[in-house]
Amino acid sequence: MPDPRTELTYQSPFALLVAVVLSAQATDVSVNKATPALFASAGAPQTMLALGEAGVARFISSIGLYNAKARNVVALSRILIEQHGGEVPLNRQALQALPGVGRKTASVVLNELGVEPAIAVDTHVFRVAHRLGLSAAKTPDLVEADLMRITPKTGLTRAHHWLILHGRYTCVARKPKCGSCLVSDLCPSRELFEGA
DNA sequence: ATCCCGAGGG
DNA sequence: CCCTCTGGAT
Repeated sequence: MPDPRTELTYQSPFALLVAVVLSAQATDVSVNKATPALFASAGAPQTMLALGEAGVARFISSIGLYNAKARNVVALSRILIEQHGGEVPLNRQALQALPGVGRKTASVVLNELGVEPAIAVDTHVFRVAHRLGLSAAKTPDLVEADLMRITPKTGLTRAHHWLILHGRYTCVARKPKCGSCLVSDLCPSRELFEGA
């Protein structure tokens, strides 16, 4: 049960896809602030397309990178209509062919909709994997490969969710809360932050 | 000044 | 590989 104050909320696959696209380099809180009004006006690809770039931009102007995101959301809506019967395609290749949708966004959507377990390496997962010594890889794709290799297949979705939440609430970027961390005993980075 | 469930273009 | 897009929170 996601907390609407801190995690993305959505009521359809289309809304999920759009919300995740909007969440790039933006907090879920800021996305959740803008999306209710947006989806009230345009909850489906057809209405989103009709709203147009300027219309979408007005709803999301409080989110970072809003011009590019408005352009992508409208373009993506058009492709859903013209190529996918107005539905969100449930495979990685088609998702990543959409403007504004890269590997990370596709992974979140596929994982969230229960299509395929995946570890989406966002800024939180990347940071936590490095601090815990689970990966030293320099790119998200390589960190993902390391995590996929060391995580039991049946635990991918749960591992992904834990990494995100741990990074967001405990192993935060600036002042990680090592004192309340469940795995600090296993963490090679703890000493870096002690006393801070 | 840094960070936030990144992606696309040069 | 780098740069840009971008506002709000801390």
